[in-house]
Amino acid sequence: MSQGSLADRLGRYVNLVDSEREALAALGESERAVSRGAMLRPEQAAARELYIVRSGWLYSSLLMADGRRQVFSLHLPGEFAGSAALAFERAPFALVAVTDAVVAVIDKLAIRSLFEHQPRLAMLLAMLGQAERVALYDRLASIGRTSAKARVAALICDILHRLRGAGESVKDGVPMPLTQEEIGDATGLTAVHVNRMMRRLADEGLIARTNGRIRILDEAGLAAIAHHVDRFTAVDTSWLPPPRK
Amino acid sequence: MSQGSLADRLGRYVNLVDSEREALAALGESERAVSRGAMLRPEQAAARELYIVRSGWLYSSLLMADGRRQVFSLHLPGEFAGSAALAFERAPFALVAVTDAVVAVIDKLAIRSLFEHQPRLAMLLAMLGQAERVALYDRLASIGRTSAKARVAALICDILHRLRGAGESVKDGVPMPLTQEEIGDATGLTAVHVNRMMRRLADEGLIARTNGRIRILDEAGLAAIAHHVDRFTAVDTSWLPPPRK
DNA sequence: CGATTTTTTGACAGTATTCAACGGGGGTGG
DNA sequence: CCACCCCCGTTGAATACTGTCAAAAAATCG
Repeated sequence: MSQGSLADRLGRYVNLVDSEREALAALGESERAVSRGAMLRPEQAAARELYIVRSGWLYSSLLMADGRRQVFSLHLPGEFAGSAALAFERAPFALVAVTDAVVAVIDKLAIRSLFEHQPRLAMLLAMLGQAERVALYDRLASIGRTSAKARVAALICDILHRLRGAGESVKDGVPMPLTQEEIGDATGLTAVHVNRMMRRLADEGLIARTNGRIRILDEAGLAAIAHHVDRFTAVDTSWLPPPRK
Repeated sequence: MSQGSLADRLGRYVNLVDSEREALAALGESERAVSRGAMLRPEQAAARELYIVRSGWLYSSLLMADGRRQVFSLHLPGEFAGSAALAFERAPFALVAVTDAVVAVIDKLAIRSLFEHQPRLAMLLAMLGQAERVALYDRLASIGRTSAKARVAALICDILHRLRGAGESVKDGVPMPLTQEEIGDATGLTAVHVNRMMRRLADEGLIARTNGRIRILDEAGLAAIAHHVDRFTAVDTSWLPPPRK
């Protein structure tokens, strides 16, 4: 079982039985490297596969007709990317590498075989998809209903929680490889205004910025400004069907 | 097969075989009526079931700490509502009836049995979940990256397309049971500003408003203002596994 | 080290919100 | 049946917030 495989990803939520491990091992994942700024998959590209991030960061985004761009979600190490491929023939958005990155490539047909032979894993996959949707709801509420300062704070809080949840040390802050322009695309702001808001968060003693990292000086204060709701996001795996032997 | 059942919903995408029909019929859906303004399921309520709208409109929303509200999605007749229940023990948002409504109630355990015995239907369900996620992406881009006028126009376009897709006649316009305050909650605007934008759309000859309905006078113009992308949203059912007999 | 990108700052314009007031319509209770 | 009231829609004026434009400093890349 290689690091950052589908087995890893699913094994984080349930204890896999041998037959499930074998089924996952048989899927034949491959690996692909993407360099910073490159597109792993452009919008409208054929969507025959989905990905799990092994290292580096990616984001999914859409370029609008007037040249504006919206970044939908960040994909940090250990997370899925491009799972909308499951439903569509062509990718509805682009996948771009924030930093040099490596992803595990999973063929859609492999997912189909999981649905056919491993109902427990298939259902877990469906659940994770729903969980991602709920995360989007929080983004929507942040962008639709809070101030610029709150949105920037919320993005930082989100990254902090996800890295911590993945077991990464955030003692000396979180990395911030996104440019302020990209942060703007993710929060629905202009790069200039992102700059002002970050400066203000720093002036108010909530964060400190040092070459490519953000140290969180007052996590509670930052969460309050962000209107961050620490919803109980753990997916409920208690009622999954039994594993198939 | 009652109107607006799960079999109806799934049958819109694939031709169900007999065994699948039987399996769906055995799920034992019940029905529930909700009156205008009532909550079908409050935030944090136990999430043991999901719904299909039979008649009327619902929306899912979240109330923030400062009293502001964000409406995430409308649920029109024939659509799912509350499917996030699949992943969580408690509802991450509230389900509220816009008009008097009737929903089909589907127990989560029924969904589990689909995953165990009807892999094709389970996978279709997962696909529909992904499709809803992509619809959210478009909402996010609209709210994050377009003007107030565009957002209101986009909401109207969205409703128009969905009703038309459901086979409803939109010749003399679409119903608009949402208050301007609710439209604001859905678009991230204040009720006052929604009013101004609707007035402007009317003044510019794009729409006409008559007691509870909106007639679309210039659909192409409205779509242009909304930055509406008529993405090819049809889910790709071509590679689903074969039905289980 | 030179070129390019990113960050930073200021001044100004434009957009959306807030506050306030008024009219209309539908439902409720007398 | 009518009066009342509350909610909703509408409008104006003042304010606050965010975007735009421009330019320079700092950082990064090759």
